[in-house]
Amino acid sequence: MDTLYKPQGVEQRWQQVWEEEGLYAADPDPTRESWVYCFPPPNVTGNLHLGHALQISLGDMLARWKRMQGLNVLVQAGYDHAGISTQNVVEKFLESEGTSREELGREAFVARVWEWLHEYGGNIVHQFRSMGASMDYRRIRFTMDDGYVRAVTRWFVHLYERGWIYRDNRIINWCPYHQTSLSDLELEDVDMDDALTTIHYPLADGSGHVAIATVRPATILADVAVAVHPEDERYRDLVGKEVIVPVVERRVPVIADERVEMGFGTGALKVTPGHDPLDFAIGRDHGLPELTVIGPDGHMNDAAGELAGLTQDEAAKRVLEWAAERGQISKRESYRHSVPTCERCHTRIEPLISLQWWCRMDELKQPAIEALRQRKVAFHPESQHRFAISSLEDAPDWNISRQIWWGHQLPVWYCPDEHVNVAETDPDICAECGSTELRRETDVLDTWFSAELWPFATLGWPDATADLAAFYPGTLQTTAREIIRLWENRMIFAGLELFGEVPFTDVIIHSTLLAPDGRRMSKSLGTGIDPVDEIEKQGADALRYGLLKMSSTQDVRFNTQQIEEGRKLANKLWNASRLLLMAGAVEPAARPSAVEESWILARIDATRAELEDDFARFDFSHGVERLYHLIFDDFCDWYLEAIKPRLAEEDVRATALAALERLLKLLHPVMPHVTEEIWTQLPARETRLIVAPWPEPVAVEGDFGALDRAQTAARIYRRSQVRITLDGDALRIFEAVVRPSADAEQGDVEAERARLQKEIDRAEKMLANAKFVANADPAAVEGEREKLAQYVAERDALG
RNA sequence: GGGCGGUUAGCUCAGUUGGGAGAGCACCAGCUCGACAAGCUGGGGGUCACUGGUUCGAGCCCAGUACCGCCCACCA
Repeated sequence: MDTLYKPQGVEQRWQQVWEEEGLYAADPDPTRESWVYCFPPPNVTGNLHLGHALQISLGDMLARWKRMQGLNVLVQAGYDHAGISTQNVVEKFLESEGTSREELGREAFVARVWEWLHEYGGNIVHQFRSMGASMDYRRIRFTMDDGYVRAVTRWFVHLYERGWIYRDNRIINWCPYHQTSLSDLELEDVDMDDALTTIHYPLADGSGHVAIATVRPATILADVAVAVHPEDERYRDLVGKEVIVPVVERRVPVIADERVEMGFGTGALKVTPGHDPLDFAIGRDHGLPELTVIGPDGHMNDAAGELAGLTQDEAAKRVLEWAAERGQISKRESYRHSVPTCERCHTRIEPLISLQWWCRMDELKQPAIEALRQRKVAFHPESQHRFAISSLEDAPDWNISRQIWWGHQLPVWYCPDEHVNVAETDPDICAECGSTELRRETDVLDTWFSAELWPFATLGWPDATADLAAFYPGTLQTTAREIIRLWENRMIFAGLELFGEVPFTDVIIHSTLLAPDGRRMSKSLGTGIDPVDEIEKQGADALRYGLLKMSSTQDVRFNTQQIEEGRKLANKLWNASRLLLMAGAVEPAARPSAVEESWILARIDATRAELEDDFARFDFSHGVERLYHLIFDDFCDWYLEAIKPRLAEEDVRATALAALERLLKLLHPVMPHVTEEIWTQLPARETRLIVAPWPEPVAVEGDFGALDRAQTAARIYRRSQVRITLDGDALRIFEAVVRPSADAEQGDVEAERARLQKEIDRAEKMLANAKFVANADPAAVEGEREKLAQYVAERDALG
């Protein structure tokens, strides 16, 4: 009879039972230590992708392990409102309905986003359930919940009162499509072909010209200087003179600044503070005017005079024609370079000067840097810890305002005289002039400004709740490398600023899963793989196993082989339990009566200790590999085969079930469903496995030398054949195997003898090496001596 | 340009203090004995990217080269 473990119905049933019985629930409990894993809140419009699945696999594995160890485990789940991203999704939806954001107006649009979310959003939490994620589903939070809005407001006001939030006209990344500013971290660089044109700027004194290379001729209209490197001898004499900007024929100075790259183009840079970040910085340092000729729509603005209203391409053409007519173009070449684009819509970013809200970072980040240096938070692996520190050190002031409609509106009000009022609740009058005509700031906050409050806003902050007392600070974070600067670092400084404590102690930076062909996984490349497909095909347990196995390196090509391996493991264990249960169920109890029974208990014990070490070091792939070999090789292939002849004995079955019970516990964090399913079928199981205690060591004593020798002998004499020919108890089998049997083939023995002789030669050579004996670790030398003795003994035993 | 990581069996990857090249899958052969749409047992298969160096000894340490990937900065 063929039997295949079918995870589909089983997994769903257990997910439901665990949740309904409240086994995922975490409530404040002063008698137990808390252990908290905040799952990064995914975009509310999203679906589960492999990165999420991987994070669940490792975070939930640790959570289940800690729960079995008796800790009060909270796995916090929820959604992020994901400002621009969500606005995008809903706008596309509106487009398909023949309407648009602009047509609806702000208020109606935001209402539609909420409607849309109620109907289509939130799918991902259902998918979390299908992975067996042991989240406390009662506590699902959304970053736009009423309570969360209060938290964001409180945080903004707090920072403002500290003097760390300010409003300033500075150059920002402007997305002409979304009509909003973006932080540097929301950009994506794309290689593009441009034309690099060299244009002559005549010297005002008529003594010649300066040649300047540009890819954006339209911005010439906003040039306010020409800059050269102070050590560039070609231009040394020109510094301090004036040149005439083409088209607008404005006289501007030649200045020296070491940020100019001597090797690029002609070595002379046209300075356009209004439309380039580097030029902006140079301009501010040299006190230059900031002219703007491009508007928020990406077209030329009124300041562009005759060119107003034109696209940049059209304007560029006109500028080049102007210069060509006067013989001021010396070179035009094609040029491939990377340009920043909006990561959401891939529109080319327009650097513009704009009045925005900023968060000052210098003081805010210092305690976080210090905490990281002291390893109050540890990033794993170590290389990412260094990265986290350096990226905090380098963090510039943060543009936190966005000109979109979906998000947390800034708690800022202006009176007709533009006095700024910042308050937690809507003010009635301007604090400065008493005006009652207040209008609220229309900008919303960067999504990450609210996300950084996640570890405590989910627990009720700003109220002093029992949850907050019990579960803050938390324990674990899992994340992808590129999120460290966006989120983890910010949660750390927010937590330190508000509580004086870091929000978690460990951050696991998980591997990046690549498509099977080694390319980055993405929907647009068609290389995306849906984890839900794998759950349906092979089961959540198999997926968890496979992903943990793949989690060891920084980048790994996703492959279904390792998931298949997990499926086989579940099936194997399922069938092993059937063997024992069909032989007759008895109360599990370790009563070893033969050496292999002591041996398997000792093996499980040893593996248990190694596993704890693996898990504690977040070495998941070795942990699951260990479990695989323990179950397949040791338990099934050796132990169960050995006791088959004695399965009629009650003690034998009781011991085997006791061993199985321990295996189930060890495997449960990795493969929760199949283990719980088998556990339930064992006699007299009153607790669920999910909350069963993690096994204590049993410290089995025994001399397992006979088994080791049997393994060696089995290599020579094909142990399965030996087993078949023998009856009686397993101990006799092993003894029999150790002795060469009559039907052993001479060739096999010779091959083994040759193998041993090679080992002996190697060991003898090393021990004859005086430098080795003198310099090597004494333990290593002694180890070699022991190995030599063992090999010699084995060779001699062959006769 | 800066940072991080990779290059080991046909494939995907292990290899934790330098001291006998490994796993899973795939492939070949035998077995099928009380669970296993399979299972068990055995087997073939590797110049550990390359070049130098340190060492009694290097997949592992050092220097460099090549290729691949990711992150960041950006030379207008």
